[in-house]
Amino acid sequence: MSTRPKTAQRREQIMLATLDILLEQGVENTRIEDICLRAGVSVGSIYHHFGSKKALADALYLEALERYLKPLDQAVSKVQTPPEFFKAVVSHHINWVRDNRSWARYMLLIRRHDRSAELEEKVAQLNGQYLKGAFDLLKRYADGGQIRKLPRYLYAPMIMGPCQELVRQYLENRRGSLPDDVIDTVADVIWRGLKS
Amino acid sequence: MSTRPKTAQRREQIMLATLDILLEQGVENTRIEDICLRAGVSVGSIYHHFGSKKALADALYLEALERYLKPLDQAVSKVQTPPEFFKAVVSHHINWVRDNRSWARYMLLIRRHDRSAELEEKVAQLNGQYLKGAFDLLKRYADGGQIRKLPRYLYAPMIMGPCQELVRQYLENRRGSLPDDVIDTVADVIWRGLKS
DNA sequence: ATATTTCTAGAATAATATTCTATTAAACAG
DNA sequence: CTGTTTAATAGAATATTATTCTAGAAATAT
Repeated sequence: MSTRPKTAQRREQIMLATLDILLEQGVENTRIEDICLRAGVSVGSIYHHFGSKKALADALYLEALERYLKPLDQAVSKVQTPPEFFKAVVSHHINWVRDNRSWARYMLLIRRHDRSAELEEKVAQLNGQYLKGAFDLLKRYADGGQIRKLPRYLYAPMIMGPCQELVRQYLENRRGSLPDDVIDTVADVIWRGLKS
Repeated sequence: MSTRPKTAQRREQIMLATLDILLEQGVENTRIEDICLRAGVSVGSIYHHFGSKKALADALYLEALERYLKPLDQAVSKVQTPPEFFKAVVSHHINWVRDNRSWARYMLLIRRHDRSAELEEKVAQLNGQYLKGAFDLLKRYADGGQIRKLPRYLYAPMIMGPCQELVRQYLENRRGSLPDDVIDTVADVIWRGLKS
């Protein structure tokens, strides 16, 4: 990692241009040269900073993931009761997608596309780091009898699954907008499903 | 569409080999030549039948989708009550993924990867055709007060979202297996969440 | 000020998708 | 059957695109 300020700038300049153009044209239809044109940068520079087209796409994914996870962790840390917890998670998810449409669309676009082992590892690391608080809280609720006790691996699907699927529709079918009250509705359905 | 039996055979031979190798190596890392080698077929032949690498990947996706949707529609058509409905859907989803691991993995792999307009249209057509029965049933339940009345676009996320997320974990993290009772658990959580 | 490292540009190369041409096999008409 | 037409195959030729390489410019350190 360089310490030069210009370096970080250049990386960001390239990443943002790439985000834009990948969303416009799709991954397959975007050539390195297209990125150069859009970013106003030479091939050499891109390869110097990222090493390959795929590594660039990966860097973009990690950036998006961290931008999503960091505030989620914060939101969860302020929560007391289970209904508040579900509301906080759903609310963060939906609002984040609304406020970060490009990053969110990119995460969907790229999601399962040939992830390398290195990427997998970094993703797991970030998830572990930022989701620990949420899982601890769920365990406490379950132990305290406030929510149903389920196998640990079922919580994420039951809570995040609906959110994921909803924003997928929103982002893909360009449904005009998500009304604010879906947040309460979704959180409430999840809460009813999981309360003991 | 040719009427020759050999043609269908060849297409299938190419498609199955492609499915295999794409899952093994990922889309980006698989060259047309790799497919030729695996399928025992020449480049010319592949291009004759499919036209491009992307069109081949698309054909594979549509095949998978139809294999998934057809039995789902059948399962739903036999259902009476809401709890039965949720059970039928969850059960089909999870069992189908278990029994069609490769197709399921492929659907995840390729899911959002640069879908062309033509593909989108065919996907929408298939979804409409096979999911109509399920949506009609949900509407009937909602009108009859048996389940909560939600905006139509929320039903799929609340029901399929958890299933999707669960099998995604299963297929990616190669969790050993999904115990049979998760089906009942998941269906029950969904039912509790949605009952009125 | 000079040396060293990082960064940039763009041409050269390598990898890969696609097209083209010739040939072979299958369906069909008489 | 036999000639004719259409579909399918193979593999070489071409085109496209990712990646590497080389030389030099800019930034930083000594």
